[in-house]
Amino acid sequence: MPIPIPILQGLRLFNSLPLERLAELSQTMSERRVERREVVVKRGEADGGLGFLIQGRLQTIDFTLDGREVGLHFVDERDFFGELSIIDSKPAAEYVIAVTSSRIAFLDREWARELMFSTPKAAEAIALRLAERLRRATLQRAVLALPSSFQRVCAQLGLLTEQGPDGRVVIQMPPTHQEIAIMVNTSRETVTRTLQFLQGIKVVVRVGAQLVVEQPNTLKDAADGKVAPNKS
Amino acid sequence: MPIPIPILQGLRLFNSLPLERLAELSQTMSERRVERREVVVKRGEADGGLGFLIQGRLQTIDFTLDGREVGLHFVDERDFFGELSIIDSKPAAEYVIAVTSSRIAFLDREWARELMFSTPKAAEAIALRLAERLRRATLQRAVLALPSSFQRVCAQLGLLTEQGPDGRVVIQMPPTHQEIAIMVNTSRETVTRTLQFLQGIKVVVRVGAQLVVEQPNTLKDAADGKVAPNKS
DNA sequence: TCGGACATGTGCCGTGCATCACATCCACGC
DNA sequence: GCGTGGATGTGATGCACGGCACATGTCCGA
Repeated sequence: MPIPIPILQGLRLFNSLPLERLAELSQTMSERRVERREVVVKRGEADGGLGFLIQGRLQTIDFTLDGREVGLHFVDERDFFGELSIIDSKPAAEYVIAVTSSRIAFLDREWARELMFSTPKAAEAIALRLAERLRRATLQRAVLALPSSFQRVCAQLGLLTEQGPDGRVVIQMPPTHQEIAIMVNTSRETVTRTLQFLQGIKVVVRVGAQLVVEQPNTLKDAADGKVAPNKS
Repeated sequence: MPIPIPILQGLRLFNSLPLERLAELSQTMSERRVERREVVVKRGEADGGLGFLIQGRLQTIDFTLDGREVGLHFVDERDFFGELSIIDSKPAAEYVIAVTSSRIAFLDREWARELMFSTPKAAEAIALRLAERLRRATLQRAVLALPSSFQRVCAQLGLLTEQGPDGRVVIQMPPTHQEIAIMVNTSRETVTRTLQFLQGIKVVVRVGAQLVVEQPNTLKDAADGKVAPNKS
């Protein structure tokens, strides 16, 4: 069954399209529901379409030669994924898995190509999007270069924060320790210990389902190595 | 002084442009020579143009919060750099430095934007290029996740290889140990020791200015942890 | 209300490798 | 030739943290 048009309108890539175009596209798409941990896209898969996350949260991951899991980035609601294969017609470079049960939709590659490259405006939007991902990748790379695991975890937390409207610095839907661990090349245990320390000195505080960063500056100092857990 | 048109024709981005267009662009560009270690683009710099490497070799690098150098990627001859700022009009995300003395040229941002987005074909080429960089970044990320420094160095060597026409697997213009070290988050000494080991068992051999990989499969096994330097 | 699966917390142990400190070695200019 | 700066090679040392083992906590569905 087609995706309701109001839902399509909420998605990044569609919000400036004329209504009749949406109606057309809506007919070709259908919704799929996935459970937590379910694999949405496998690496190496060819001719998958362009994916849209209607609700929930996904994570792209990869594996090293020796089977270690690597966290790449999160796909948040209303965002799309799988652009790379559409653009260069090569197999998927990453796995996409669901971190919460999610609702997703796919658009055929031909339709997607047309959508992305038929107008200069759309093409520019796509380029913008890719540029943003590259910039994030660079930031992430700098985090990985930090010498101690403790610093990397702190820096990663910094990247995950969002500025709330009330000025509070917050991490919505905090990832599990394991999920953080694979993003910063460390062990789950070290993440646990680091968070333990940060909560001990009230730099971060759990409030229900979200993690509030009470002292963003101290967090930055910790990432910089200026604050470290003394043996005490 | 303008860049000679034959040189422009050799550059990736220009090789399909009509002659009169090249002539036009040629007038707006001029060459600059840089020495080894010279900084070509600083991070944070706004409104730099689109750069082209006519001859030599560049490397993009970044620094962590605590001042550690991070190797991002190499720019090889005939390639361009600095696209990101052109696309999203944000300051440069990385430093670009010369690893050998090089000849480069810049194209104004307005001209570059027009070049990149005036035709759907060009826009698609740009998207392709960005996609390629993202894929490389993902590969690089997987290398960084390998547990031991030794494995990371081997894996990085694998990424640096090119297939010669005679079937030999070769690394042209091998980077210095230091340059490799900052790409794989390790110390220069560890790179030295790893190469020492690999040369000892004849997996790689220095031949003049290039590094020949005699046993690509063994190198892969080493990256995978299946071959390691025993204490002996 | 209970149980089971998964997330989190914590101690301990061994070691890989960053770091320091030097000793060559090489390329290049003069 | 000779000198200088950078690249490379190598040993010794200390400690951070990955890995294991296990305890506790928490969420959710039946």
